[in-house]
Amino acid sequence: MTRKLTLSLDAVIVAVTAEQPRILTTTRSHGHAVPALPFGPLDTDQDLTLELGLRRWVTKQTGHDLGYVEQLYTFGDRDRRREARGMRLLSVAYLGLVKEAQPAPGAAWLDCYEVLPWEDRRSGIAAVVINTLLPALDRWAGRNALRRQRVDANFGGRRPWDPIRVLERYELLYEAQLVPEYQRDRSRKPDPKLQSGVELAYDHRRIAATALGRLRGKLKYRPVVFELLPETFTLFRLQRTVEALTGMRLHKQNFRRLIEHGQLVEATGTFDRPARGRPAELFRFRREVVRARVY
Amino acid sequence: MTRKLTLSLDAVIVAVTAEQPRILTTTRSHGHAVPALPFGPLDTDQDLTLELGLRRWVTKQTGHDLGYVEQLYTFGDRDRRREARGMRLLSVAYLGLVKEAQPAPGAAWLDCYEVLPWEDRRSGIAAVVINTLLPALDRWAGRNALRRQRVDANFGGRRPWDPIRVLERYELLYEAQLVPEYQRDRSRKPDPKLQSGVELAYDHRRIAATALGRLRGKLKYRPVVFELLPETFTLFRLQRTVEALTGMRLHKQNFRRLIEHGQLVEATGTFDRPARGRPAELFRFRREVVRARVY
DNA sequence: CATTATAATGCTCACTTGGAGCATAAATGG
DNA sequence: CCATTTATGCTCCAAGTGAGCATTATAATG
Repeated sequence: MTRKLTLSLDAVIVAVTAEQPRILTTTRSHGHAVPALPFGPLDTDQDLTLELGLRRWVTKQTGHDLGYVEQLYTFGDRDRRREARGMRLLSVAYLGLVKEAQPAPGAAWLDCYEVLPWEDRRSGIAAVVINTLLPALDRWAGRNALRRQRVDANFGGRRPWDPIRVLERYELLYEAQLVPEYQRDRSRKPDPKLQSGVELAYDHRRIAATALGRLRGKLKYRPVVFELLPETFTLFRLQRTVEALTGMRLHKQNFRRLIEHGQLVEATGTFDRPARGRPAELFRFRREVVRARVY
Repeated sequence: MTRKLTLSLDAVIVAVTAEQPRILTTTRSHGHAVPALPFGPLDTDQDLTLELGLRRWVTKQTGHDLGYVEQLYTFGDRDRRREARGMRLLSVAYLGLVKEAQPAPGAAWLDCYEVLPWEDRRSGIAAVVINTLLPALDRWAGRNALRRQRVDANFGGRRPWDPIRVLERYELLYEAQLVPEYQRDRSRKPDPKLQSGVELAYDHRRIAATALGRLRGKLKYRPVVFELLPETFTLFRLQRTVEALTGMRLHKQNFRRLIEHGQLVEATGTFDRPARGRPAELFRFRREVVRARVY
């Protein structure tokens, strides 16, 4: 007899507040101490498409209306932890972007870089990388040339840091047993000294890594940042938002050059009211231009 | 009562023979006259992962061992055509690359550019585009500025041809009712004068378009071409294979420059035996280099 | 009113990348 | 030797990218 198939739609809902990318997590609806990504079922009768199903339950459960939505990946590994007997669970993960980080009942915004601390390089390489991860990776690699190269390609200083490779870095840390998930997946106790970053339930940290990597990749060739910003914004805020997502600082003048060249924004004539300093002009995203260009 | 969920693993299996990219299709196992992509079920008891499930039934049904495999997309729209009453069908589509286009029992290799003729620009813009598609798209756009821009961005000469946007182009043609699927999805008769390209069953042409776009994108930053080539090959054959996939001609000297710079191949010292002309040296893919770099 | 913090802006420079062209060498069959 | 085919070497140009220097604009603060 074959197991019954069940489907869950997992959502990585991202917002950027106070120059920090955040993801929506929930601590309800499952018996674990660690936070989990929100997920919901597909209504096989009502939901015409998977995306509509996702939008439906996200709106219902969190009160957020998703703007940009993108399918990430479908996870279907047989997995004792989440599956009941006689059941096979399939998760279709989605990335969703929302404009504001309003609090949601039963849910909480969690800083991306608490989950994946090694991904934030805006103020240099994080302390945890230098003090904990790099030495541990070095020990793990030992004399194994292949391992050394992998560490070097993902975390090393030889090749330039690639913000896209979020998932590769997470998987390397997983293999090197530097995230508690490795031991948890094997029903063992993790070494508390070596673990870094906030743990998520199930394989949700992996999904979050997939999401961040995809989002960083998209930024380069599709104007998705604007989904995370209010109607009007200063160019500097735009830059800070991009920096928050890529985890890297950008050269201001070059960023402006890029924006002007792309012709994606237009000045509104109104100005910001900062606490001090020169007021910055507010800009608006020219949605019409993109519609014609992208579709 | 909710519908029962069923899962099918759809495979776009690509090979390149005689400088033509081909996909594996089958005419068995469904009652339609048009060819379909091969698909198989997930064994919810045995298959540990979706990818292993795919590899299992592809090997069993077609005799091909898949080399490179990549998940493409999960399709879950409610769809009367493929679904029986009380059932909801989910398709997880995969891209698989194989080295040789050996004949398989019950299956046939179909030229990619018979399915998506507008995607081959190796000998200039295809006749069907100039004679049929562009005039029809022009009529469809009419005075609608948004439509005009979309046509221009995808097929027009203003912006340079982007080989990646296979799916966008297919979807534009679908909306413009220039592929028979549009009418078929609405149980109407298509206009035979306007249709171009070989039709596939269900939404399989859309899946094929997704696959080709993804493959073209991957080519640029991952050495996946080698999965389609024999153990040793001439640099010119390598170039021809890339050209076949991207649908564009490449500058020979620049291509060599790129290959040498990447250090992905090494000379074997043996040479090709061509019918006439200077023999070309055979090269080998340096798999070790990539392993360390990519993972 | 000068100072200071903040942001916007103009400009240069070096370097890399990618596209395109010109020319030549090598090898082989006829 | 010639035609054919492939391999190679080299140059040029345009566009893009990363980084730095200097200056101006604006408003709050003392």
